[in-house]
Amino acid sequence: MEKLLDRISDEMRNAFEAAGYDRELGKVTASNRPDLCEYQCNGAMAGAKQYKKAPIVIAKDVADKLLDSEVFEKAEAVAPGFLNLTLKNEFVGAYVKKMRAEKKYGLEETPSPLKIVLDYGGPNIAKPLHVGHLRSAIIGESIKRIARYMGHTVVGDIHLGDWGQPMGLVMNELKVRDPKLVYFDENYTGEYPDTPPFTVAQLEEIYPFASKRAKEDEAYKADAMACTYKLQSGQRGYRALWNHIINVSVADLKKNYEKLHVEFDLWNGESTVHNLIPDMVEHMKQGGYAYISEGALVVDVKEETDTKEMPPCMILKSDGAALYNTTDLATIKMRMEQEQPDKLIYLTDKRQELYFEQVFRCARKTHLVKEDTQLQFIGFGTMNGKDGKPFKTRDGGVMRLENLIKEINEEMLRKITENSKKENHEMSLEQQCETAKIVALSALKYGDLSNQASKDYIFDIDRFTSSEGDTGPYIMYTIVRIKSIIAKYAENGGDVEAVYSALQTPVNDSEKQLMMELSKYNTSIEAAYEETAPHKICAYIYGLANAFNHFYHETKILTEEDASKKAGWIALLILTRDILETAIDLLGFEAPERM
RNA sequence: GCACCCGUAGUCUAAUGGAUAGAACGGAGGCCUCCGACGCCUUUAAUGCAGGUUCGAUUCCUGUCGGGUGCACCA
Repeated sequence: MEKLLDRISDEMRNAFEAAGYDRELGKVTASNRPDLCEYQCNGAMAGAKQYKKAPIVIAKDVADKLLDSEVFEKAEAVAPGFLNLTLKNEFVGAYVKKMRAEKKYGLEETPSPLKIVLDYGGPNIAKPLHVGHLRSAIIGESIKRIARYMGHTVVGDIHLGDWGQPMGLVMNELKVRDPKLVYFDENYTGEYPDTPPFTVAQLEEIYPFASKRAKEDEAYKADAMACTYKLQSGQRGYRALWNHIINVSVADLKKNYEKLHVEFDLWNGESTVHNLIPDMVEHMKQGGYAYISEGALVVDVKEETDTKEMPPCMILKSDGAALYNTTDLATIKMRMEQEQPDKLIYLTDKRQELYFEQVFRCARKTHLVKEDTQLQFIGFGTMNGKDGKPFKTRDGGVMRLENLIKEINEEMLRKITENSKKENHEMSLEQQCETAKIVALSALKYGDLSNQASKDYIFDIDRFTSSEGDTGPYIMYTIVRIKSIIAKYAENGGDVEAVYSALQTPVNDSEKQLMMELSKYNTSIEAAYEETAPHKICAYIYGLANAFNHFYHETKILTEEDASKKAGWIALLILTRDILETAIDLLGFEAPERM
């Protein structure tokens, strides 16, 4: 379905042409001044030079051609040369009615669907998730959903940190604590036990402990490195133990990501590609790309146009060991072979931007990817506390994600309980808890996603859980309110299904405003995809929620005596609800029935 | 030291080169005999500084000040 803006731009272009000007000048944009008009066109000013005429003269010429327009109620030339546009009610009503009939409310899926691999999440095995992992999960999930909705095929890969030094540290500490474990007996040839010799809680305690000790104790560190080596070189017992670590840790990670409604298609990690590394390194040497510099194997990725420093991309450390770059490059190789993607997207902290630039250039130079494979890095900013510094717990430690979620759930429950007493929407305690979880997730995700991903933002639990202002709970409240009205309509014998076709020409201004917000749906979602900017969806639904609440206050819906008018409004409410719920699904959360 | 990113009301945040810079919170003041007041309405207040390009700059360029980040064997 043609976008509203394109439709009215067409109308405007025709008018420019009819008045004897270049039709390309007729581009219409949303109004910057809603108090003056609904849409605007600045083409007259852009064309002033070309036609050596005052902009206002051109604008007037064009406006004259629009007197009988079926689209514009009013097209007014205003100094210095703006065309202020007001749409016809019939036109807006018809557009919205057509949206209702379309599968995705008028959004066109992409004409050229891509296969995309999205790398996000990036947790480390044996380390608890902390707030640093939150943004990657939330933003990545949303980007994935938006791209899919646009018609692309997206494979989300969590890319676990499961192969490096931390593994050796954990295994070594397990060995120190219980050297008799069968995994460490190199002469053992039997089957290893099915049950792991530790719990998640123990695992999470062991890693920081071992990490700390390794920094103080050289011999201990050397033992840990030896463990890493034994694992990577394939010793049975170490592999078996490592499998336990992975299984226990992944089960726990899945549980936590589930709470966030974050779902990965692939649970690959660094370990998945370790056996691809030798061949890849050989390829880089054979191709003449890699050379030894200061003892390490590197590939130059500097380009002449660089204004910034671009250190070479390191492939192997001087001791011959693999590093982050190595596994990332090998992962690219694997993804190209297994998924044949058109595009690879990496979502990490923005501090890794230079690093990924190196990796991308290296991948291109060494032909790990095809010429036309797109490589995109999306860097997100830090989540800060109220003091503007990276988010910490009260005593200054790293906040575990689990605890953060617990805190926000509790705060939300407190607010809901309070309100349940005040209003007549009483719920059982169990219902309140369930609702609190749903609304808390919206608070958390909306609070994050409503900011531009690349910027740092302040995590403020009080603000995010408040239903006042531009927040998740406000959106939730609006949806719940709509649902409540629709339910009452049905209770009083209204046929909610039959009402779909009842959408009408708007009869008052706030109804028209609401419809115009609705009609921006396809444009907004598409822009959010093009710019990988979930915050644009937040801005859209916030505007829509506002338009609805405004409409609601001006219009007595259920007491309306004219049945067809009432049905038209209910149909409008249903469409608003559907669009809001579709949009929040793209952000990765959902609305409750009541709150 | 070099490079990159960011400076918008008291706070938080938006704006493909377009009008009087848009919201939110906070402050001030209104609206429930009426569909959910977790709402709505009114009001208050901002582009770090100095130049330049342009008919027109928060946006592009230069300089400057402030903040953040990065600069090969960590990930």
